[in-house]
Formats: sequence, structure tokens, C-alpha cells
Amino acid sequence: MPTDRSREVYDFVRAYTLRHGYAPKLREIAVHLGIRSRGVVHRHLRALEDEGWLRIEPERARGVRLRGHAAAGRPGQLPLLGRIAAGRPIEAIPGEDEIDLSEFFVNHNRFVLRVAGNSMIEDGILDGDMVVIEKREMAENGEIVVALIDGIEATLKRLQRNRDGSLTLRPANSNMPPLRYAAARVRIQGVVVGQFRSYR
Amino acid sequence: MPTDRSREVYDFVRAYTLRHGYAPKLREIAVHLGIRSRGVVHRHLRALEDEGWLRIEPERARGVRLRGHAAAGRPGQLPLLGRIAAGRPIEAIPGEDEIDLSEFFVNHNRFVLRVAGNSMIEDGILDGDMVVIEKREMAENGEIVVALIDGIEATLKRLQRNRDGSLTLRPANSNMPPLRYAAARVRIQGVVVGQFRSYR
DNA sequence: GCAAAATGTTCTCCTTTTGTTCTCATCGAG
DNA sequence: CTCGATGAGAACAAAAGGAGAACATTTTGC
Repeated sequence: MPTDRSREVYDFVRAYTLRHGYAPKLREIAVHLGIRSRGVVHRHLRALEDEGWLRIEPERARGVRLRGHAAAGRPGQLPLLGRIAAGRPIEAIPGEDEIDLSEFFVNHNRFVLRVAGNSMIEDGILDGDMVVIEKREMAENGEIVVALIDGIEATLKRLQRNRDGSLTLRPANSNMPPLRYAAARVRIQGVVVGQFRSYR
Repeated sequence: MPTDRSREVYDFVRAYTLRHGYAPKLREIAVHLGIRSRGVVHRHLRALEDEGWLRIEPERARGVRLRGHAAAGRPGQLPLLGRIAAGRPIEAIPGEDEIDLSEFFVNHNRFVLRVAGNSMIEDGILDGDMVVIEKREMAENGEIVVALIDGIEATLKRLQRNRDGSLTLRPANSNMPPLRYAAARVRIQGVVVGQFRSYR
């Protein structure tokens, strides 16, 4: 959040909007904060917009829109426009016009790993990608896990539990063989819950 | 940790940050520790920064950022633990112990598309993935773009500009042929700047 | 529909607050 | 005594915050 005063502006806009169903005017914001100048308020709103907290419809009275009411006002939201595919322009998806990234990334027990190597390439996890790991010791069949083998070697593989209690770790790469281990040799460190990649 | 007093500073900064979502001002830290001088607090913060416990954004009010695991729990930030690969346990990456997601995702001119189809599968973009698009009309050679063809068909392809001015749109899928169009038929709507995927 | 009022926007000028950098003083341990 | 840690406080640059004028556009009142 930009600054103290901007935060107060945001809090008021948010409270007002939730109560009335529409945004306050600059003057109303100003009065509430004891500011005489609408220009000052506008500057605060602009700062908030730059950091993604809200959107301003230009020249419109009450033209301030909160970004995503669900996320308790945290940034991390992007408009979800629609599907792209072969055929027709981008369609807006009705009822799903915004995607809350924070819900996905705001973590309880998560961290990021940068992936090296191509062992999971057929699952779309490429060299250099970031994977979001949720720290836990248990994992279910078919989940992609960070497994520590013999306490010295950590890998990213898909987990398969065998009937005899042993574990098979399957790479997603036809050139690499699945590896089977006694349960005692493998310690699950976490499970992949997300992945992302930056193109620049 | 540098010294006892620095530890007290750090503890307060951490507690304050986790509770409020933003860092305290130097003055607030000083009051809490019974110090009269902001300069003293600044010296402690500098010492903590030198040892990697936090980061100071210069000249910024509330510009102290916790680093590493301390930051976990704040939206937009996840600890970046290190690389995972074949061989040895997770290594911490020195100097890169934190990744700011909000900087990447929260942006003025971006939106998300859900990808349908497998035309970019060899670039690791799978059916159902989300791609982050930055709205712009220009794109450079080799960038992955959202292209609108003849005003009716939007696709995700890698852009190649040919010498004669025409454009080639290359799928990342050996089963699909590259398509060549006159420049007039193609309108770039945006460029892929990121991608992510949720595993549940 | 039209004019007046209100609203949003941009600007410049100003004060206060904050972070930053100093120097100097104190105190305790080795 | 010397050194390091700590504090006080002054001085300064930058950021944060505000006032108000001027203007364009929208909204409102009739």
C-alpha cells in the first residue's frame, strides 16, 4: 500500500462502496478525511490505482471501482477476460470476470522453487520455471511432490504408492525411467500446488 | 543477528509487519524501544540489512521489508527457497531469497486468459492454463502473442516477422503447421508475459 | 434541450514528516 | 585505556501531504 494517507482513502472508499453500492465522490472522501482539496484526493486515488488497489473510470462521477471485493482489498487480482482458442475473438466469461491470484498465492505454508532440469517436461514444467510448493509430509497418489531421497537428493516427481508400501517416483519425461524406493528412503517435503513462469 | 538491541528492533519490525501488513516508521520503532533518535533506529536497521535480515527501500516511508521466511504470510510474497533438481537437497539461492509476486502480477495493463487447446504445448502452455497478457499492439520477433486474424479469430502463437512484411504465426506443436498472413490481416492484441497453473 | 452547478483532472506552491547522515557523548568489557 | 555498542541530537534531502486555482467534462435542475 502506498502511504498512510492513501490507505485511509482506500479504507473509506471501500467501506463506502460496500455500504452504498456505489463509490463516493472526491468531495465526500475529502470531507471524511478533513481535506479541503479534491486534487489531493485525486492524487491519492491515482497512487492506489498505480498499485492495483482500484480502478478509476476517467472523468466519471463516482468512477472509482474497487478491484475485487472478495480479497479483502489485497492486490493480486487481474481481470479474466475469457478463453482463447482457435475461433472467434476473445470472449468474456460471464460470471467469472476476475481471478483472484492472492487466494492462490497468499500462503499459509508455501514457498517457491525454481526448477532445474527437464524431468517434468511432459507435465509442462520446464527448466527455469517456478513451482509453488505447499509444505507437508503427506501426499496423495498422483500428486507432484518434492521428495527427499536418502536425505541427500531432492527431486520433483509424481508420486505413486504401491501396494507393497513402496513408492514409485515418476518423471514426466519419456527418456527417464520411474524409480521405485522403499518407503523409508523417501521423505515428502511438499506438494506442488501451482506453477508460474515469467516470459521476461 | 548483529546485537541484542538489533534483535529487539527486528522483533518489533516483524511483529508490526505481520500484524499490519506494512512496516513501522522509524519513529514508531523508536518509541516502542524507548529511543529518542530516529538516527539510532536507522543504524540498527542498516546493520540488520547488512546481515540480510531485511531490506530497506531507500527514502521511503515504511520502507522496511522483511526477507525470507519472515515475509511469508504477506500477500504477494513467497520465500524462494532454491533450486530443485536431480541431486542433493534444496539449496538456498544466495541473494535471491525472496520473490515478489505482486510486482509481476499486479499491473495496469494486464489480464488473464484461460488457454483452450494444445497449440502451444511444446512451450509448456497446456490446455486450461492461465496466461498473463500485457495489452499492446506491437510485439517483437519471437514473442508469444494474442493475435486476432481477420478480426474474427483469436489465437495464441509465437510471432515471426518476415522480410516481406508478412507475419508467420507458429504454434508450438509439431502436429500443427505455421501459418503465414499478410500483415494487414493480423492484429496483435497483447503479449504473453507470464503463465501460471493451479494444481487443485 | 440548455445553462448552471458539480465533478474530476491537472498544476504549482507550500508545510510537515520521514529517512538519512553526521558528530559527539556515555558506558561496559577486555 | 581502547574498542565496540548504544544513544542524543542537529542538519539535510526527499517524500508525503495539503491548499487552491484553473480547466474540461459530466451531471443536474429547470
